[in-house]
Amino acid sequence: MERSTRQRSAIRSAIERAQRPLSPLEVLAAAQAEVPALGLATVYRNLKLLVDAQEVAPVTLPGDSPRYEAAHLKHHHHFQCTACERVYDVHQCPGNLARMAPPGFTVERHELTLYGRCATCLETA
Amino acid sequence: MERSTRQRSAIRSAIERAQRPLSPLEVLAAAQAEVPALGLATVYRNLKLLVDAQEVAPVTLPGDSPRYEAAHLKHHHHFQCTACERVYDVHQCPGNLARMAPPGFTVERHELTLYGRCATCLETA
DNA sequence: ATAGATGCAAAGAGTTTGCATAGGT
DNA sequence: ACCTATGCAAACTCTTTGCATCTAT
Repeated sequence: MERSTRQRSAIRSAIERAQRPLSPLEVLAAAQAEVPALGLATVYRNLKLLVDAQEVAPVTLPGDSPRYEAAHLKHHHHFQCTACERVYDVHQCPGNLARMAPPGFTVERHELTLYGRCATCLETA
Repeated sequence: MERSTRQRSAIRSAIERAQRPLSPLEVLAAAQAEVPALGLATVYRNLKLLVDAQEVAPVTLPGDSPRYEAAHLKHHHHFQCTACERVYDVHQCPGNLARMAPPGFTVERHELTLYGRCATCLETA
């Protein structure tokens, strides 16, 4: 990642602006507002570079392909709407999960995903 | 799912026998011991039917495609060892997670995965 | 001028579907 | 005999890669 290109800036700022993790296609759509000719392969290549550079963090939800968000956010979890499939950040954390592990195990980190309906989908229904 | 076929029995019993969740390819390999000509498409079709019939439950770990296990196990979570990658069941649950969702959202279910070192790997180290 | 970055299209990997046929009832 | 379930292959989706071209340095 040696050069500063219009495409890379557009991808970076699309992720920065988003209030939630974006899928590669969502990144493409958002960044094309700035660079219409942007290709999906470029999005994938830059996501990989930005993750390696720790500017962007991959969000891996159970059974779903990765989404991407800014890496500077502190510890949080995710909520996925079962209707529209969008993913939202959840800033609370149940904490103290270490004691849930079987005896003799140590817990380093955890992932929690809530599933349900988001406010938008509940209003529409 | 109206008929009882050799293929379906082989798939069902492969999952019943396994001590861990199996990927579609692992199901295929295990069931081909019984029905060598079994095709992967039949595995996918039957996994879908068995999940719908609640005989089999999909196990979705973050960043991994679904695996399948017998459905008779009750609500539980998973612990994945970061050293040996094995997955263990965790029978406790933090509960009361609904209040973590943003206002106006409803929570239907949740998935929790703990990551750390299992007792076996800690002893070896 | 050089070589990294891009866009397109083709190639892979995993999953689903169309269709003719086998086989459970 | 009927019609579900199967096997094969093609189609589909998502992601990666090859290659010619563009462009930041």
